[in-house]
Amino acid sequence: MGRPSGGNRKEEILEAGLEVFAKKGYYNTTTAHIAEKAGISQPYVFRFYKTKEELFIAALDRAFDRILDTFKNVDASGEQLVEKMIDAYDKLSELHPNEIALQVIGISVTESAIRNATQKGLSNIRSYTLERFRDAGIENVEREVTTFLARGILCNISYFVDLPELIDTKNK
Amino acid sequence: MGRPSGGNRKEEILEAGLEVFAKKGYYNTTTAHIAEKAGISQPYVFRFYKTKEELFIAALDRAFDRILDTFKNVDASGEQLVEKMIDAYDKLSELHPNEIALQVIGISVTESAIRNATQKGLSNIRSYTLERFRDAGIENVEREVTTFLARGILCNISYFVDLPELIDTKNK
DNA sequence: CTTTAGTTATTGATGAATCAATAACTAAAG
DNA sequence: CTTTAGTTATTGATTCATCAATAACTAAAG
Repeated sequence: MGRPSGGNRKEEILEAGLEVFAKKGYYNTTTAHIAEKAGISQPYVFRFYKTKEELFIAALDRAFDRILDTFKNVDASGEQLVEKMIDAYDKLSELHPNEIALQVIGISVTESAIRNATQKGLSNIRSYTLERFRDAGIENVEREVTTFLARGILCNISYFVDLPELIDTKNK
Repeated sequence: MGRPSGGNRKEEILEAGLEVFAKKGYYNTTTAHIAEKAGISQPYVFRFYKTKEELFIAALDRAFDRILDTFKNVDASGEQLVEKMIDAYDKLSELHPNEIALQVIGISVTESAIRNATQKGLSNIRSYTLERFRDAGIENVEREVTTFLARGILCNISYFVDLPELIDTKNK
């Protein structure tokens, strides 16, 4: 046919991929599923992303980038920092649940390029958090950062596997 | 051909499955890989486990059962409980790393029977931990249990994605 | 304006590979 | 011979990825 597009096809595909990957996981998502969600044909996906893997990594990068940006936009110091960061993450999770799911999925994908992206993403988040906690003068930084990240990831998992009992109730 | 076995084939297959699944993940593991590891032919696997999924669930159940057993064998009260439980888990992780990996893998497998097994496994661990913490008279139980589980899972992830920097160094 | 040449957007068809699962068979033990 | 333990051969389904064809648009030429 012709050119019904108009918008940014590449972006549309990324968005579609994000949705489908988040729901079905990496391996159970076919390029046909993504194409369908994006309203295009399956082979056309490959005009924009050389491989399914490349598309997944693009989506995963977006997820990690947004977390980092969210933390960077937290403007608080000292005592309030941790609380504000948790609030920011909670808001992000509500606004972009698919990106949260993608993080969880990335962890157990064994393809090496994806593994690398996951390592880099997690590593960056830890580094940045450590820096902020340190600057805020928090005691016992390393341990506090680990606990902070651990609780965050457990939240993601609790959401992804649909097991809300996994986290304590009065945690907003 | 004949009957080279002698031992418990079903158990051997489970063990082989545990190893291969832990290393390659659920979807990248083929029944041929498992068969090879177990030293038998690919179709023979199906004599003992109706489906690949059934075999994975058997392996996953074993992993969760062992964690629960490990915690049940922790004999400590009050102040020492948490410390002892962490020690026990550390030991378990060293002794059965494949089972730790399997836990992580189970989380992002979307097949519903596997999802159910994962939910049940995590849920049981939380319930039991909660009970123990409560009996030990720990303050703010819910929150402490969440943190305990969160840190444990982050350890698993850190091991599985090979990113040791993810956890604080002087932990163990 | 209106051809015409060229480009961009998109699809249908399909190849090659992989895999779980089944069926049919064989050989040893008792 | 018949049960047990195991194999080889095979299949049907799926899926990523390629490619040739085509529809729709743009811009230059007359």
